[in-house]
Amino acid sequence: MESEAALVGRWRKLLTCYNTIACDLDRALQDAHGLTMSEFETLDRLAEAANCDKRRMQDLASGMYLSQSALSRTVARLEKAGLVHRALCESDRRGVFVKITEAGRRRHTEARETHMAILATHLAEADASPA
Amino acid sequence: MESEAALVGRWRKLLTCYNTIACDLDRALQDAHGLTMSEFETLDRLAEAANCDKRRMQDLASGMYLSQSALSRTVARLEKAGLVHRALCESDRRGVFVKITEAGRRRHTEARETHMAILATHLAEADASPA
DNA sequence: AGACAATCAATGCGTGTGCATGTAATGTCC
DNA sequence: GGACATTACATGCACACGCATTGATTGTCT
Repeated sequence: MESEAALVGRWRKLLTCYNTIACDLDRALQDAHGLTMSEFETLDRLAEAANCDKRRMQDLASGMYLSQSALSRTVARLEKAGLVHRALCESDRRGVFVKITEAGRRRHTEARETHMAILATHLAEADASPA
Repeated sequence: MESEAALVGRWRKLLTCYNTIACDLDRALQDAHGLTMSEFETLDRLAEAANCDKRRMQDLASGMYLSQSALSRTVARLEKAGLVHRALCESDRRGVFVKITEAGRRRHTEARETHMAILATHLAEADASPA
C-alpha cells in the first residue's frame, strides 16, 4: 500500500515533467520547422509504417494519444501543408488512407533532429523506468 | 549512451501515460465536481499552504506547470465560482493574494476523493521511479 | 429487398492554453 | 525629481483540443 502523499507526489512530478518537455518540444518544433507536437508525432508514425497499407485514420488513432477529431484535424493541417496525402479506401469507402509525401518525409527527417535533441536534454538517463 | 529508439519509446510512453490519466482525471473532476484539472491543482496548492501568506499568484505559478496567463485565468474562474478570494497586497500593490474560501475548501475536500481514486487506478504500484 | 444498428471520418461548438501586449506599481540611476 | 528599466498581473488573440453530432457507408436481421 502506498501513502496518498506519495501518490500525489508521483502525479505532480509526472505533471511537471510532461508539461516541461511538451512545452519545450512544441516550441522548438514550431520555431524550427513550423510543426505542432501532434503534427510531428503523426508524421513520425506515418514515416515508420511507410510500407503498411492499412486503413490509416483508424490505425493512427489507436496507439496515439489524440482523440479522433483532433487527429482528423491534424491530418487536415498536414495535408494543407502538403506533407501528407489523403486517399479513399476502395474496399471500405468510409475509411481514409493517409500517406506521407516526399515533402513530408523531408520535413520529418529535419524535425527529427530537433525532436531527438530536446528529448535527450530532458529525458537524460535518469528515470529509465522498466516495462 | 542510450539508443534513439529507446529514448523515443520512453517519450511515447510518457505521452500516452500522461494523456490517459489527465483525460480521465479532467473528465471525472468535471463531471463530479465541475472542476478543471488545473482548477483542482490550484485549489490543492492553496489548501496546502493555507496558513502561509506570501504573494500568492507568483508563488503559485512557480512549482506549477501553468503559464502565468493560464494561472491568472484559472484563479479568475475559481473566484467567479466563489471558491477563492483575491485580495490586494499592501506592501506591493502590484501583487495579489489568493486565499481559498470555505466553499473552496469544501469543494476541494470532496474532489480530493475523486482525484485520489483516479490516481490510484492509473498510477498503480508500477513505475515507482526513484527520486 | 427493407429497416435498423454500427462504424468511419468530418465538423460545429465551447473552452483552456500560450504568446504577446497592456496597465499599473516599484526600483534604479542621473 | 524625472526618465527608464523591471516586475506583477490582466487581457486580446489565435489555436489545438474534446465532446457531441452529422453524413456517408457498411453490416445484420427478418
